[in-house]
Order: sequence, then C-alpha cells, then structure tokens
Amino acid sequence: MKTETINFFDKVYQVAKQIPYGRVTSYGAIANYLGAAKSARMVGYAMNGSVGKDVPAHRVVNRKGLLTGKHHFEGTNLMQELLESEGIKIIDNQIQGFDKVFWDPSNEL
DNA sequence: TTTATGACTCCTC
DNA sequence: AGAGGAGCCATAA
Repeated sequence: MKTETINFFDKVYQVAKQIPYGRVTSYGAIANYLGAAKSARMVGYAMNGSVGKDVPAHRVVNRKGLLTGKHHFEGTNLMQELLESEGIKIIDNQIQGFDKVFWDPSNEL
C-alpha cells in the first residue's frame, strides 16, 4: 500500500465529517486546510467516493455557495432539501447567507 | 501504461 | 469589471 495520496482523500473525509450541523464549507476551504488550495477539484472528487463514508457531501459546495454537485445526488433537489432541512435557505441552487453558514476548518478546526 | 476528464479556484488579458 | 485559460491530483477507460 504506500499511497500517501490516500491521505488527501482521507483528510477530506475527516474534515467533511466534522462539519457542524447547519453549516457548510467550500472545496477550496478544505483543500486549503489540507495544504492543497489548488486541488479543490480533488475535494469534490473525494466527495464522489464519500458515499458509504458518513460524509455529508451535501454540506460541501463551491466557493460561491452554489450547489454545483447537487446533480450528483440521487434526485435533483435532494441536496437542497437536505441543507434546507438544516435551516439553510437555498434559492436557485445558491445558498442564502453563505457567509453566515460558512464553516472554515482552518478557523474552527 | 497512457490519455482524458472532473462536485474548483486563481491568475492573467 | 468581465471573460478566458491554466493548474491541481486522482479516478476511470
């Protein structure tokens, strides 16, 4: 096994799992916390394998608070409903008050 | 094994 | 100020 690369994914899962209720974060924030600010895409890819890992991928959105990955969920607005269920308002796939619900791992963790 | 793509972000024109 | 291109690393074919 070697593969230190797994550390990156593993860390993403760990951070995503620690996202508090009613809060959201961005791929770049996680990537930055991991030291790979330019690898934000990998964070999103990591979410792809988050299924079966207790990782609330629906709490992770792009830097604009836009639900770019909602298309990857089962339904079409499943991600939105999950966030709304936590008290987060979403309009047109965009999180309202994103700055207020934004959770920075580098700041909180 | 190599090539291509992707749930993003930043820099430059 | 707005638009476009490049970079990042891992997964899939």
